[in-house]
Amino acid sequence: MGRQKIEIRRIESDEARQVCFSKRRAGLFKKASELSILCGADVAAVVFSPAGKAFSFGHPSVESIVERFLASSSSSPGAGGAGHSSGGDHAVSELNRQYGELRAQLDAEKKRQELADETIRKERDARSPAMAWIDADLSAMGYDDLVAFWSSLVGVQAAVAASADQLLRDALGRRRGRQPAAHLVGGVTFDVGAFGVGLPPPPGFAGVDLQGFGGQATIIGPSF
Amino acid sequence: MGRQKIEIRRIESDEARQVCFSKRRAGLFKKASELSILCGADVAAVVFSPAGKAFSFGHPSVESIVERFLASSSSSPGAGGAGHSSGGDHAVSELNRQYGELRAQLDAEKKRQELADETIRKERDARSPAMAWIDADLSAMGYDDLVAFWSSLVGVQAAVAASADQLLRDALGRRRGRQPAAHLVGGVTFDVGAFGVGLPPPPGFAGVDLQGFGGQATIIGPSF
DNA sequence: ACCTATTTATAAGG
DNA sequence: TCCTTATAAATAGGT
Repeated sequence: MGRQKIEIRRIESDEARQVCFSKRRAGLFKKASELSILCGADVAAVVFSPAGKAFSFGHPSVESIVERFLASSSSSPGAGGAGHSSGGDHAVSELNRQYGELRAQLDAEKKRQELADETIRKERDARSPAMAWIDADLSAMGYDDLVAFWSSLVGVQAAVAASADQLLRDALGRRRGRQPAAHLVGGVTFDVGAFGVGLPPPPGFAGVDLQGFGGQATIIGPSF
Repeated sequence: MGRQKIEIRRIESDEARQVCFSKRRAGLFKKASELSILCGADVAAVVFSPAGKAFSFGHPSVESIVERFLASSSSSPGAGGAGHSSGGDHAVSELNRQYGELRAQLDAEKKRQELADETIRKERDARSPAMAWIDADLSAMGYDDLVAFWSSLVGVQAAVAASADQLLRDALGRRRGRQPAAHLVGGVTFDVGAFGVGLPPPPGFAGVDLQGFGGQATIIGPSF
């Protein structure tokens, strides 16, 4: 809950751990207090710092809660628990262990889920522009769209041509400082170098004013 | 922490109080758990519902914490709460209930996870051929790849040209049975009708034997 | 210890 | 009780 999300795992830095302990201990006690007041529940919370110092909150008092808890747990244990092991008990601690284990697993699953969702989201985004016109149904395109599509293809070809040409020249030994290599970037832009390969329009396009491509050619699809 | 700010005072509505109790009890235990994990602290929290039902969280166990607390309480600074009370018990069944709940949740998560993975897989597959060359790094392509790419572009342009031409002719009233409309399908194949638009190769491509396109033009990308 | 950008926890409402 | 949404709180990092 802060500038950056953190995993719920032991904080390695001694200092950070200490700071976090202080903050969260206060937060825990505040939550406990609010619960007791808002719902009229009896609540007790006891915390031992890593150094062994004890802190507690109790409503009406830790002792009274503990007493009641111990009395009722004699015939039927309490609920939830977390991971570790240590001093203790038996049947209940085992249940607690399993509970904590499950909780951990659940957290892990959720994390994986988040990653998966994130991946899907990104995948969708990446797919967006380029796929849009690759998947585009030409039969559904209007004339203007087709013209735009056409010109974008000219741009792509220019890039390919430039790249191939460069490759040829390099191969022939006449290397003249290879340009920053043409390639596609996020927004689907080609670096076509200095080439302005003007391809003649097909039959029906005679006279159409195609977008020109010289230095930077940005592909403009039908409708995105 | 919600739609509206609330005062920290006893909630009058029985139902609202019960709902709040459930939510905040869960929240408290989660906080306790995080504190224990993040800071390696030993934490215990015991809550008695207004009805007297007991709930608890303990790391490593409520008992061990209580024992330590009582033993050191003689000199440790216990923080106090306000005033309320209640009475009763119940427990193991609660733990079991929570356990089962968690397991159910875990199963649900796993199912969701599977769905997500499935989605990603499909997304990847769909993306495969077309995206492959759209995303292709021209600078990384070899000459042969570029040639293939070039020819595939010629095919695309042919399709676009055909489609546009058809549209023009239709618009001019000379409709002669619109062909099954050119469009891209899964495998990235164009139905270019009867057009064999041969675009002249760019500079460096003079003499290269480009793949011909007549009826069915299948786009062949660099390496998929 | 104090400051915020963010992440969480939740109050309401169905 | 569970889900969703709009907000209030808690708090991670930094100063």
